[in-house]
Amino acid sequence: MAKSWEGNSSSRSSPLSEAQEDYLKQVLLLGSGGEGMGRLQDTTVVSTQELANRMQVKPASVTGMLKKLSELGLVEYEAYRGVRLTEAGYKVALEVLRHHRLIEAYLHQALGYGWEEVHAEAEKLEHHISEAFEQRIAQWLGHPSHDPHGDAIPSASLELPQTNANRRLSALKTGESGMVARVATQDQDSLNLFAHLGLKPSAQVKVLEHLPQGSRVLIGNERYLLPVSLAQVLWISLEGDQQDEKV
Amino acid sequence: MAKSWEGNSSSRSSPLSEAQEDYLKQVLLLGSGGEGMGRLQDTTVVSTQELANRMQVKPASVTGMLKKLSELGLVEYEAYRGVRLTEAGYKVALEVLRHHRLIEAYLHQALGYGWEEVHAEAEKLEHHISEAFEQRIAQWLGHPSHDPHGDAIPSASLELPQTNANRRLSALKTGESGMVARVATQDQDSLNLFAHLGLKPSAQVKVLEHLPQGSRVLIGNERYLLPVSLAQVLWISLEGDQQDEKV
DNA sequence: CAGCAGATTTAGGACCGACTAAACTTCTTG
DNA sequence: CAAGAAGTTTAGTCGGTCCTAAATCTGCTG
Repeated sequence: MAKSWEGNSSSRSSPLSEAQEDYLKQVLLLGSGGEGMGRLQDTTVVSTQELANRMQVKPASVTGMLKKLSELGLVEYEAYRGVRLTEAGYKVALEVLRHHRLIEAYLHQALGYGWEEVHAEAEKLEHHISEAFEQRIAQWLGHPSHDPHGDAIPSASLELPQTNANRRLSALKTGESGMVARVATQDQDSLNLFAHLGLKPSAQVKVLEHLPQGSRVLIGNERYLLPVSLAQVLWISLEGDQQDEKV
Repeated sequence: MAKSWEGNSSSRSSPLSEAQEDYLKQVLLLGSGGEGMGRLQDTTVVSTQELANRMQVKPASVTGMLKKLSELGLVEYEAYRGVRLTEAGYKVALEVLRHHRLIEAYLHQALGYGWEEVHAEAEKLEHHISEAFEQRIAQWLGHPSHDPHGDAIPSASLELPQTNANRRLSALKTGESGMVARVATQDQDSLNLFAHLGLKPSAQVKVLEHLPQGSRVLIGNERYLLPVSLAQVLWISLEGDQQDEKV
């Protein structure tokens, strides 16, 4: 009976609280998925401060939660040195992420939400749906690989689909053009702005020039100056930069 | 500045907690809507004990919550004498009920849940959806007046549609038959059983005889003995007992 | 390598909603 | 109308998640 109850990753006795799930999700997002995306299996350590900013909470609160999560075996936490997900914690985080992104996709496709509106609603619902609900909407959607923002949706078995390696708009060279692959911000006002400009996944853009304040871009027939902070969260897949895995 | 911030019923400053909403809903359900249904505007007082049973909580916990709700002006509470919703509390309760029943209807019609499965999922979701979500699913459903159990859904303006006055199966006379109008239990096992027998809203039934242990009924070509406890939660609208308001 | 700024943790509370145990009402009934 | 019994409230705890204020650590700079 003294076999292996420690790494009993799957059969969590008491379900995690909403707050706990949120912390784990943010550790995942900040740790790796955060900006670079794609290949995870985190090695990156996340700081108390980063977490505090994301969670809109004081650093002291983060410390407390990290201790608890550490006791639960969901994170590796070393005082003053930051935190990292364990295998078990990684699974939980991916599960939450799957819920979030499936819900976003569902709200958009089944209920007609604008792609920029879905985030807030999904944020609330992600912790309250059953596995049955997850399965039904996944099926209704045809098991999509990406949500309306272009973020990869972990599969039912919690694998993250390979995302086309692409570049931030701010990193494109002058004259380069491509397709918006991902809009990586959760800020509602930024999303509204992108939506207004038609800068959603699959939209075409061309970089006209880079300036200190931002990048001048061409969308359709309109030209805009996109501030750096916005240009950085727009991931572009380049023309003829087909990374298709099997062709 | 000393105007009227007290009965500020609508613009609740801090949103109510999930628990608070649940208590209000249960006061409504037990107080009137509970069994009789229909005409509400409660006069009925609900006891601490009843609430404790429904909420799966100890009576002492109920007392504590009732005090809080009373301070918030959502219930009238008098120690040892029970509790009743105020106008403001009634509104909140109806709003929660509307969410619950719309969600049930949506899960059933849009996502293919069995009518007996929807309750549990709705119970969790009802507190976490936005008004936008409510509106979208109500619209998708075509603003239904009843949920899959036959319970009336409060309208957007929180009016409860008039329900056909009908009788419990246990109160039918021998030989009478009619249509199941409402299956008024939240017990999952009972629901499963009803679902298995095809005893869902709109199903036809005939009472063959009443016995001490229950009622013998005819459903399709099958005969069953329905225990009293089950026969009591089945509301039947009688043949030729058309109460249609306008015809 | 001392000292300092910034990041982090500790200590001590607050609030919520549950619990137990004990005290208190109210109702019923001889 | 005086018990009891049943129902209810009070008092004191607890775990969860947040907070502020005050220590403490880390890493950099001069």
